[in-house]
Amino acid sequence: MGRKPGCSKDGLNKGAWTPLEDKMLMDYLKIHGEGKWSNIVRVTGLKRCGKSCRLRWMNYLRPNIKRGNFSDDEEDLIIRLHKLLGNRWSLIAGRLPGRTDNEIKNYWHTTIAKKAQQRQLRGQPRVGRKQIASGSQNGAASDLKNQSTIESQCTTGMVAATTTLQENTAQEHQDSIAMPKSTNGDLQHDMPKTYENESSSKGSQNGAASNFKNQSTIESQCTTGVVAATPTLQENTAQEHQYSTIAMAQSTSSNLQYYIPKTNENESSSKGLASGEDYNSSNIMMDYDYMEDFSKILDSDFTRLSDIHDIISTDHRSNNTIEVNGDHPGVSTNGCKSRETAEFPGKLLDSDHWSSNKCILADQGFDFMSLLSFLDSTDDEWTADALGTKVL
DNA sequence: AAAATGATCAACCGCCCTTAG
DNA sequence: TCTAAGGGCGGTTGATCATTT
Repeated sequence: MGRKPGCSKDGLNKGAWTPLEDKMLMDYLKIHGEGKWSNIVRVTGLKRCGKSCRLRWMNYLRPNIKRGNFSDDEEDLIIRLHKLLGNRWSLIAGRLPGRTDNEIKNYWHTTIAKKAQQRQLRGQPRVGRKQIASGSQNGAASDLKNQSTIESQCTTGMVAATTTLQENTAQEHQDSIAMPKSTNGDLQHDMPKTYENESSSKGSQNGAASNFKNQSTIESQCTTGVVAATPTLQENTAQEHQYSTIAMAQSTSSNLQYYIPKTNENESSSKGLASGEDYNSSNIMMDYDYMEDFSKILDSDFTRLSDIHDIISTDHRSNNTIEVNGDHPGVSTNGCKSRETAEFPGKLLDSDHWSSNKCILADQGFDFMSLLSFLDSTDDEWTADALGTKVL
């Protein structure tokens, strides 16, 4: 299959964008919206290939793009998500409102990797935390893999996403969140740094960066095998919640749980908290070793996670279930009964396996599905699910 | 003050997947 | 079923700015 080179047409501009080019692109997008990037050249006469236009839009011209330094919370989230997802920058970016994959990628390769390297050279792992020898499960080559100093501690497989939104005004939160996709394009935006706002483009946290008050963390606790999403949403209005990126359902399902296969009970139980260490959920991160299988799951195509459900169901049928919070029902594989009422969203019903039986345990597959949607969905999809605005 | 070096990040490259004809 | 085009993504480059010597 032949493939046309992306942007090799003669006569097309390359390099930094000019204000005029940006204006032409935005004028086009105001009218036509995103997509059909290759039409831009034809319609506007802009001498840029479609790919270049898309990149410019996605990384700089889009509304709500956050500029300025990464906060500690953001950095922490990047590290944790990278541990889970590897170099899947677009996925990681999807969990950081206003940040682009390119920006996160650059940040990783510069700041975080540098810190990791320095820490490794010093040979000083952070107190109370286990240094991880290998980073990403991603097959993609990365010399950062073995430099990862992402802390690891626990032993369980419990991943909790805790969002604490405190004392944010509605406007603050609005600024700090990913807004729903706009089709017609409200193209108000911070000017790109390339040619404007130079004075504020470096160093200081201009604009929305300081508004990142969602102290979103993905925390991990040990020993069970439950992935829990526990939101702490304080003093926020419903409107704020609506766009909260990582915030999980607040009231309807306050403790979402995701069952994951337990590979080796002894192994799992042997990785408890180090003696004498405080158990502080805010300080505990995911156990990378234990999470190996889980990371493989995340490294795979999310739509093929029915395999995982097979494992889970098998465990239940054999009474060898990962049981968390003590309450799990028996499993019937014949249709939907009692608690087996949840359905996967249609996008995960591709496989024959699921199409034959859309019923899953309400407190298993659904919750596991919630993790998938957390990692794979757009912000508005996820928050809609979490808020119960979509029937599941 | 100038050169060398380092850091940052916007943009490009090339591969892959999906979709339409 | 095949092919070409569109679009998305991760890796890499190179220009620019900051810092050090």
